[in-house]
Amino acid sequence: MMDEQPRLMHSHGVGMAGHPGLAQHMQDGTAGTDGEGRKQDIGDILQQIMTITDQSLDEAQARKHALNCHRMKPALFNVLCEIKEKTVLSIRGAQEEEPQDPQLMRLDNMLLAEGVAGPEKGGGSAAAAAAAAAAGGIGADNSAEHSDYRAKLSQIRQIYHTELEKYEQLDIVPTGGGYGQRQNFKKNACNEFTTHVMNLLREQSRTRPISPKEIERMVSIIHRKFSSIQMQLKQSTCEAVMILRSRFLDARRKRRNFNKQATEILNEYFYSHLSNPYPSEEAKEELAKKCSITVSQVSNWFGNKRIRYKKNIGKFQEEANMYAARTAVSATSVSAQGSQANSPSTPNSAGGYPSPCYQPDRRIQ
DNA sequence: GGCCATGATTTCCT
DNA sequence: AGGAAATCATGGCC
Repeated sequence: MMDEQPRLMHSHGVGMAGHPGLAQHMQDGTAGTDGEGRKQDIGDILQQIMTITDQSLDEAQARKHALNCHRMKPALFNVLCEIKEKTVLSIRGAQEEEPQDPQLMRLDNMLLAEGVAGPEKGGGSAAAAAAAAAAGGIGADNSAEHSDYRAKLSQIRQIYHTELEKYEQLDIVPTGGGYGQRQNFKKNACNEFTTHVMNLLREQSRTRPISPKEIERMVSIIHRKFSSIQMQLKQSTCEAVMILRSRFLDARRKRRNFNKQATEILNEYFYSHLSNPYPSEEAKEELAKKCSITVSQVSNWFGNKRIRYKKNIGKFQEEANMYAARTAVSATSVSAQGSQANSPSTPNSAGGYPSPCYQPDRRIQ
């Protein structure tokens, strides 16, 4: 962006010797006598301008000063103004407002949904939990992996915010003659750079014509540039979140056996409800609580258990008998429990495995 | 390293 | 929406 200026100088500057306006200016001075000398002067000046960037800083400074004091400077300045006026029109055309980028909105929405953008911690992690739950259907209450996920997410969040702040642009409008509220600017890369460029342009405006409008334009160019940096930041943050998320999902896929106690509780329920091993939502919740696992894990377990039991009843016979005996014992100790039509006492009985009570009702054919 | 048990996921069905 | 069945992927044992 910054190289636009020199380029502008270049393309117009080279042709300048032949510029009609320049010729006119050249004749404005003393009658044609030393026209040759002036041409020479102009050539010198242009040459000097063109090569000023090759100089060391001090040299360039000195040369700038010299040029400023050159007798042809006002003329040159006028020419520059003229050229400016002509080109500015074409520049205007290219300056239409770009519509709010839908891509950017998408990124913003996603970051918001993931709890990276938006309000502080509380809302953030809640959103994260919601997102995770939505992604996996797992209760939000779960365990080490989940908190690990949240920790990583908040790390991303923090980095995102510190980075974002650097490139954030508070609306700095160069008011009137000055850009006075400098002390109010948040100190960040964008604003510092903007201020720097504005100062530079102001200073340059002594040598070449720069309207406030142009400074504004430059500022908006810079802002656009910084916006695109922000966009990149948002994009890579999104990517990071996605990666984290998929890792989290993978981690969840890693199976860990339930502890013995949980398995016993589940088996106990299963075999004592063999006739209808479909715990209600409430029963699932209770089991989940007792086993300190989630409701969907309970559902998974019963799903797996039913199908595997059905597939190979023989294999589970021993297990069935064991739990049946157990519940039988507890049932007798409570005595007055026979009320239920078909659960606790019946399952085991005499060796018959399809467990008399496991009626193939429901969907099990 | 193969093998089975087992929790999780996917697909299809009702 | 919830379940059956198939499938995936890992834990853990030999």
